[in-house]
Amino acid sequence: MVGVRQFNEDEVIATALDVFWRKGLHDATMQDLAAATGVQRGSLYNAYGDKEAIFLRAFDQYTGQFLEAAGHALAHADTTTALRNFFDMIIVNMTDGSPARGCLTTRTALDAAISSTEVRQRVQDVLDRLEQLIGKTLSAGPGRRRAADTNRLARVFVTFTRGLAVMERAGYSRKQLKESAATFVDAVMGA
Amino acid sequence: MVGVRQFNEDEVIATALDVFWRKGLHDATMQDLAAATGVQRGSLYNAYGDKEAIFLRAFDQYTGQFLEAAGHALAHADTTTALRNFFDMIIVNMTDGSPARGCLTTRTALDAAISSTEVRQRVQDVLDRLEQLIGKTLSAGPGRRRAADTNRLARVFVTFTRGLAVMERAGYSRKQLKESAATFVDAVMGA
DNA sequence: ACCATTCTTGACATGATTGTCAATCATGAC
DNA sequence: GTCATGATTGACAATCATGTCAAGAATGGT
Repeated sequence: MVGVRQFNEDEVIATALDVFWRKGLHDATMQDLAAATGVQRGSLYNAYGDKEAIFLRAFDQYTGQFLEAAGHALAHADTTTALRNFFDMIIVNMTDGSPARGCLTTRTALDAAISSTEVRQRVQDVLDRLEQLIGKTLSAGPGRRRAADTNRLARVFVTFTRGLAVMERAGYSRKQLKESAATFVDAVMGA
Repeated sequence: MVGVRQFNEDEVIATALDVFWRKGLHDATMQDLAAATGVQRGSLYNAYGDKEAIFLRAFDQYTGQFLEAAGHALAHADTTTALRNFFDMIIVNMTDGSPARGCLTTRTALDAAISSTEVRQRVQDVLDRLEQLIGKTLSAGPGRRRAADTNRLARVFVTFTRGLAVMERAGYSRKQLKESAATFVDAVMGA
């Protein structure tokens, strides 16, 4: 190598993720990314092409972390406990920081200005994979459910997590979100 | 009156609502509003002050329609039927148009760039009132629930409607959303 | 008819953001 | 040490959006 990149790519992407998480793909500017990473705008363009390319990398990092944490939380023998762990995890995830950063996936899904197929695809991928994780947990439980019913129920759980993300944005506190999640789990799994 | 306004305010607000619904508060520009309404940008500024003022009027019109439709759908003797009607209504509401417009309340809640207290307050108001409507329906049913439990459950329903709105944005079809809603109602109310 | 009032219109100033580019700089290979 | 390579930098052009304003137009009251 001759012309050597002056910055650590992983660090830059991690920092970019933080910026995107706080501001969203649309509202985060290259200026913001440059300021946060300490890398000049021009260098970012040179290294990645455009903002969306940076976002895709950051988002991949995010979903990797998120799905791993989800899998971890769901890894409990008792299905109901697993689900409670899971909801605890995602609620902490979205109410963390000050001000809270919310859920990046949900924010991205709602960003109307994003027509990019790539981005949309990634959002669908996360939701899909999350549905599969939850489905696995549900079917591992005391099973008197048909496979199709399990799948449908898994999607209901995913949908509810999205609802929590919106409620967080609307101003509900971590405590309120946890209460709703608990009520939901009890109602669905049978209190 | 001497200098007479050249446009019908109700029509302008209705058209503005359509624009905001399709593009969101942030992405809809005064240019868009001017083009859609046929009223010059300058006239809009003169009449309303700024974009947010127009949005607030349009949003009030929207929530009025929405809550009325919700109340109507929920007005059924059988609680489960009422809830199914309600979900049918909101799903049609958010998947209507081509491309579908989604849920304006949810989009607005997620719009990070909006720090305006006024707008945030309206979003909370809609969700609050919706929660009350659903709470009334739940408590009207065969009641062996404590009031606190009813309130909690009503919020779970509201949260789920928000989840549906996100799923719609993520690309799920009307049919898929209806299936999820049906599964949800069955699971919570006891299939 | 006249006039005061208010709306309308197009132009303007401003600021933000994107993306490009040529000049410069640093470095590792030889 | 020289040099080719590729990163860095700051400037630049092009859009796009907001909000303001002065001049012009239309109208109802007198």
